[in-house]
Amino acid sequence: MHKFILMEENYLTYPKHFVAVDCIIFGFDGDDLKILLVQRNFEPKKGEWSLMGGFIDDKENSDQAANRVLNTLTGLENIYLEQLNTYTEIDREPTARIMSISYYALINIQDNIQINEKYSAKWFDFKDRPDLIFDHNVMVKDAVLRLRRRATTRPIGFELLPEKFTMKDLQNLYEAIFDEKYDKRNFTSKINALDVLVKTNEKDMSSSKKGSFLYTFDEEKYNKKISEGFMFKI
Amino acid sequence: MHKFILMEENYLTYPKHFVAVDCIIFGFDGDDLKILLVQRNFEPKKGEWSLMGGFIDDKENSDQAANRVLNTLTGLENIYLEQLNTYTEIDREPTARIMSISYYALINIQDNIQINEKYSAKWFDFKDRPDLIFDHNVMVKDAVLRLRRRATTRPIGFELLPEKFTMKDLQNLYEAIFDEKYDKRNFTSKINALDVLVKTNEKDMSSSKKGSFLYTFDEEKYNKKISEGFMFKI
DNA sequence: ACAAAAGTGTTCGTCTTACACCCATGT
DNA sequence: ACATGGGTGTAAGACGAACACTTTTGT
Repeated sequence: MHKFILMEENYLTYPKHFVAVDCIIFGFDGDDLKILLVQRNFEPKKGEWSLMGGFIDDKENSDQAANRVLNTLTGLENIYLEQLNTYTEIDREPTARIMSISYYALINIQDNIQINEKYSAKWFDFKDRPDLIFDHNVMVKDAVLRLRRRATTRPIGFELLPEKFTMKDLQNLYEAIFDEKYDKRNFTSKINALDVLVKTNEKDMSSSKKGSFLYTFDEEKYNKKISEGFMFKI
Repeated sequence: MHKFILMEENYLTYPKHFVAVDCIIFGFDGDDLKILLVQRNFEPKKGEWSLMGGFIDDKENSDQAANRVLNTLTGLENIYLEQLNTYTEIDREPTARIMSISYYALINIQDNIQINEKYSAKWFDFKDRPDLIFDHNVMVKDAVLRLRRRATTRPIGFELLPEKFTMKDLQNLYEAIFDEKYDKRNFTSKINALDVLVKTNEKDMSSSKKGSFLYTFDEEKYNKKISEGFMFKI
C-alpha cells in the first residue's frame, strides 16, 4: 500500500525530482513539414536521434528553459513556443528518473538559422523522420496532434512562413500539417473569407512563368480576429 | 548571463525540484456545474480555499499521484482524470519552489461520495466559487477551457451524469459547461443524430406530471464513434 | 504555338438556426 | 379544467464540397 503524500506541513521532507524540457521543433520549407532533431553525443543511446532538451535550472521556469534550449541550438530568440504535456513515467529514461515537459516550437526555416554545430542537429522531413529514443516518439505524436488542433483554431502561417508568401505556400503548409490535399479554389476562397491576408503587388517568379502574387499577414486584423475568438476551419 | 544546463553527461549534478499535482474536480448535480474545493488546514494561507493537491512520490507517476489524491479525498477509484498544464513559476508558492501538474477530474455527484472529513472539502457552484490561493484561479480557468473543448469533441455525459438521465439533464449539463442556453428542439435532434443514446422505457417522474424518459449511453456505439473520430458540435 | 502554373465562380447538398404548438398527467 | 413540463417538425439561410476553364508569359 502506498504511503500518503499530500500537501501538508513540512514540505521539505518530500522527494525532489529532475525536471527537463524537450522541444518538438517544427519547420516548413515551402513544400514539406520538417522536424529538427539532434543526434545524441553522450551515453546512453549515443548516436541515436532525439529531441533537443535540457534540465530546468533553479532560477528559471519551464518556458524560460525551453527558450534557452531552443536558443542554444538555433541562436533564435522569441520563437513561438507552447507547452504540451508532462511525461512522468518513472522509467522513461534508464539513467535516472527524469520528468520532462514537452514544448513545441514553430520556426520559419528561411530565417537563415545557424544551428549550433555542437549538437549535430538535422532537419528531417516530418514524414520521414527516424525513430527516436525513450518516449520521444510519443511526444512527437502528441505534438503533431496539437499542431493540427492549433492550425484549425488560428491561421498558423505567421510562425512557419516567411514574411511574404504565395497562396500556394500557405496551401502547401496546411496540406503538410494535415497530410491531406485541398482544392485550390476552395482553399483560396476560405482564406480570403478570413480577411487576414494582404495581397502585395509583388510576384514570386520562381515557380512559374506567370508568377504568383505574394501575400503578407495583416497582423492587426489577425490579432483582432483572434481576440474575437474566430475559428479557422479548413 | 545564464549558465547552460543541457542534456549531457553527469545527470546528477543538475538541480532537483518538488513536483506536485493539483486536481480541478468538476461535478454536476443535474442543474449546475460544480467544483470541489478544500479549505487549507495548514500554513501558509490556512483557512483559504484551494484545489486538492499532493506531492509526487518517488514510486509513482503523475497520473498515479493524481488518482491517489482524488481517492484520498473522495474514496473514488477509476475516475476520469486528464492531465492539463504544468505550472513552474519559481515563486508560485511562497514556501518553496514547487512545480505543479494540474489534472481535471469529472465526477458524478450522485455516486454518494464520502468526502474525507480531514480535508474540509466542499462543492461549490462553479459560477459562485471563492477566490483560490496561489495560481489556482489560473489553473481553474485553464481547466474550464479544456473541459469545453473536450465537450465539443465528445459527449462528456458519461462521466458527469448518473447512469440514467433525461434529455433535460444532458442539456442542462451542456448549458452549464458553456454557460449558454440552447433550443430544446435543436439540442434534442442534434443528440439524436449522434446516435449514442438508448432510450429506456423508464420515466423520471420527479420533474413533471407527464414524466420524462430516461436515457443511457450506448457505450459500445460511443467508443466506436470516438475511434472513428467524430466531432460533437453543439 | 505551346507548356506550365496562376487565378477565378457556380451549383448542389448538407447542416444550422429560428421558431410554436400539442401531449400527458396530477391536482 | 387547467397548469406544468415533455415532446416533436419545418422552412430559410449559411456553409462546405465538387467541379473546369481562361490567363499569362517564357521558351
